[in-house]
Amino acid sequence: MKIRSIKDLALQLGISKTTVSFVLSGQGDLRGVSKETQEKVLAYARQHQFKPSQLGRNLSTGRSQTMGLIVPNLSDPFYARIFSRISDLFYQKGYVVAGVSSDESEEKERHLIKALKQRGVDGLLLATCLLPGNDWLSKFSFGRPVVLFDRESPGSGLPVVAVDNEQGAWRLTRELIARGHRDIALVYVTPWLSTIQHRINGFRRAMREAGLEERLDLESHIDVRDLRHQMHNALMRFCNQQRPATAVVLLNNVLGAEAVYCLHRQWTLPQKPALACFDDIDLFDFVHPPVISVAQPFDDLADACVDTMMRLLEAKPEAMEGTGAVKLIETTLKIR
Amino acid sequence: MKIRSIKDLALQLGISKTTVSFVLSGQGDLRGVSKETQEKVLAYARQHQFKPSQLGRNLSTGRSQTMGLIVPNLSDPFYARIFSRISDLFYQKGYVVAGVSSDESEEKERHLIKALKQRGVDGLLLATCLLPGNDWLSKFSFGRPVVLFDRESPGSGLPVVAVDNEQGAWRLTRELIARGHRDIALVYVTPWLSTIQHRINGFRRAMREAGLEERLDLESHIDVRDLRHQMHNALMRFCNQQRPATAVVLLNNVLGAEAVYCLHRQWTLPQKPALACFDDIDLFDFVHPPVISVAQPFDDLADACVDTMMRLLEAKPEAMEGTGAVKLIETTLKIR
DNA sequence: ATTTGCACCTAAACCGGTTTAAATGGTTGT
DNA sequence: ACAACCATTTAAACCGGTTTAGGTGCAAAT
Repeated sequence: MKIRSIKDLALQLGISKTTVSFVLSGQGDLRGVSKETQEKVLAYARQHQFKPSQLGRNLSTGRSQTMGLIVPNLSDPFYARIFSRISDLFYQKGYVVAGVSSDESEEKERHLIKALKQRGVDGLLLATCLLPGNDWLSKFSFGRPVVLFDRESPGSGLPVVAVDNEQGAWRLTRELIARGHRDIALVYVTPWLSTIQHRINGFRRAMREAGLEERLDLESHIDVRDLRHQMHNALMRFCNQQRPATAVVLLNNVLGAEAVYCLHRQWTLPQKPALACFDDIDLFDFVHPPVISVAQPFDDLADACVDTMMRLLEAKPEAMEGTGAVKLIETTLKIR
Repeated sequence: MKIRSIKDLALQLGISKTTVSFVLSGQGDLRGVSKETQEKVLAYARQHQFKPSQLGRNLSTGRSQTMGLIVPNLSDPFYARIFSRISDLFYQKGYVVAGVSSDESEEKERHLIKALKQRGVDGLLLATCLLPGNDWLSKFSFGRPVVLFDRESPGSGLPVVAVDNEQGAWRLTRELIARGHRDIALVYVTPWLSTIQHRINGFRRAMREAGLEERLDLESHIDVRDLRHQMHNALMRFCNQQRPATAVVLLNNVLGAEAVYCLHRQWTLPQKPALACFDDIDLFDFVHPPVISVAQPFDDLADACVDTMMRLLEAKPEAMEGTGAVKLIETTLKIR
């Protein structure tokens, strides 16, 4: 006879469903089931390769041993790495990660959050792409621990694990200044993201602290959809000022790669500016002169996420102190 | 009063649980619930933001609207892209993907397969890292449709969606031959993977068809764990033969990147061999002379996976014909 | 001989849905 | 007036676990 449920097993062994459940859920000793009975149950289960259905368990315990994870873009190696690490860590703790990409769509993100809630995930790790003005998240009650990572959502009151973007950009800029650069240009995208905002702030602080004036003619906000074209224009513009830029700060890996590409393949001017990039990618190993970069600590970030989540899971629902706190992870300056 | 279940809702509305269930599961018309009642239920549910628990539904229907997806390595952009696409497509069909990386560990893969089965996923998409000799997979009965992709598992009898690796490598090699290369070297890793095997076969066929002899002194099997070092040695060896290699075929993106790196940064010999790589990566945009490559059709592969899975899901369990078939997706030769 | 205590086991309720089989009540046909 | 029929609704069983509250039976204590 095929064993499909705990009931089947109990029937075959001539004992009660309850006892079998106790044993199979690891509460055997706790509930005072005799060693003998426990062994009998375990042996029979093993022999028939029977594993209790997680679905039944989900329903009665209200927990699913599944973690929700939403990233804005899985094709971005940054998020891919984080995803990979987070899901590995949870795997080690007996969770399976239900991970999805919102593809930078607010609507999709909302839909996914609802879908994951409905599926009863035990918690949600979220790198949100909701715009700052959007308070949907603060109103929506997930009913389970939620940890934001990478990107903050001001006013949501949720705990956040993020890279210290401000300090990273500050370090990067300071390094350029230390090398004698005075005319430093800045290129950024999606300035509504908290990450980018902080990086911009870090850049400005470094400039200010060095007594360098802010020059709007050396700043460019680029639209990713027209990346190639706009990057080229921006770089050309920077170099055609009366006091041309001698260095350019790129605020993420996409911009960094594109700038390298642009200088490498399409560049016509004799003088190439130095590049400094927030994010470190393999590509930088291949180009001259070397790109200065700050590397985001993928693994530390992932570890902190998992750590924070586990803490919330173990905490009593009422003892959610520490909620809303921002945990910052340090970057490392990388000089080639 | 907070509405937590269908029962609560029914109670409030003074109608039966059954009727509410019919309406909320979209069977209202089918089961002949009056328009009036349907509207009443829907309005009330909307007003209280009530969505029936997926967990309860899972248990009673035996389906979870969740797809299992296992890839060997999420940090590999190839798998990251596929993952992203597959999960997007399923999202559009109302599924959530529970996706995990086996990190090239057979043990972890087995564990994950079991874990996903226990969680009652409706199907499994699997890029297996089980070694060919390993028949665990064929013995294990998942109980739900399983579709292998990218990597085959001979003898498993499971349907496979894969890139036409043989043809891709053949094209790549033929292109080199057409350009006049006669002394073509080959570098590969993990030759136990079906993908690599096919690529090796494709390479050899192209050589044979061109009447070129196989030269074992121009072949190298590299261990990824010692990539940098071994790649350098291999390339040096190829170029130090009495008839040195004028071109090198690299059988995947990792090898391609490393070869580029090696020639670019550490190369001391005057003559650089041409490179041809199976897999196309952005890096190739940056190097001279251009790398010839075949691009893997990420999206087509993902589409075919989802398509195959949906077919299996809709098929009657007994009508699983077509099982074990291999669907091949064509590569595109990319010349820069 | 009754009580107490302990070790071990179990009936039944519960989690939140779906589904089967049957009931309800009103209209129509004869 | 009665059966047949239809549209609509529902009680109860079921999915596969967990958990509560209580039952055994046996030995030691009173």
